[in-house]
Amino acid sequence: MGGVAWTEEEDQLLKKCIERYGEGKWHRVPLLAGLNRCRKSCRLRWLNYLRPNIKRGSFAEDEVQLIIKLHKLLGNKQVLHTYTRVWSLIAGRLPGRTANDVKNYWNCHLSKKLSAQETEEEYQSAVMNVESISPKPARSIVITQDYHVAPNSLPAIQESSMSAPFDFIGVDQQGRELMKEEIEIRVQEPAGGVFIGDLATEGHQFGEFDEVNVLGRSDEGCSKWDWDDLMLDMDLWTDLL
DNA sequence: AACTTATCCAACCGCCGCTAC
DNA sequence: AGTAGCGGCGGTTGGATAAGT
Repeated sequence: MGGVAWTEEEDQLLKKCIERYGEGKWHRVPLLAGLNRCRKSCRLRWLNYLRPNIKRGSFAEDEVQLIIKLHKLLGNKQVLHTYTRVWSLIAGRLPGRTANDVKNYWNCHLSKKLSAQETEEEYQSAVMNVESISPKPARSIVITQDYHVAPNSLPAIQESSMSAPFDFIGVDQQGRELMKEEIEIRVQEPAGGVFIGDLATEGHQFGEFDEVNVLGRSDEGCSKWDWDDLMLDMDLWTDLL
């Protein structure tokens, strides 16, 4: 294992401690339970292994599909600014599954599978491009670096003769097309928050449904992560998928 | 049967945001 | 305003086990 494995005796001590004192106050758990483990180990052991109703075994097909969809939605860390909880959010949609389970499954199975798929698609796409090369270079777009200085202004877009065109993945409020790189940068702007990755491609703007709840904070100072509201938003998101 | 390689997953680590003081 | 302590997270590690040779 990655560290010292928990014994059956330790599990029982931890379980009894949690049943008696409840979850939380993890810094006191090692003392109360009489365990020679740190607070983090105790918490992790409980959440990932000892907690009731934890589902074991392989993931069902519908679970896998949901993981893929939600990861596509949330996978870009910049989408939720710095307050990202991708795996726990996904796990929250999968009853009985822990964030660690989902993360491990993604790392072991899906990331390789999907990257292989993407590589294959890119290869096929490249073959198609080569086969359809015209004598005249394709027109494409170059973004200048201006937007780093002026976050709310649109970058200057120039035509160029580069042979590898960018793909547009969204449009802004004025209906102007945006490229992936630009969207990521604009999402990073604290007050900007105009677009949210893939949602932009679905035609939804970040502010259309409560930006405060999704980000977990606002300019007015929402300082507490409101889980219930987030789950409500997740329901809305799921409906969009 | 013995050895090597690949896969799985529990556990650890470092970092971050929040809260209380 | 600064800071220490805490809970919580994602990324990574490495031992156990399965599969392959």
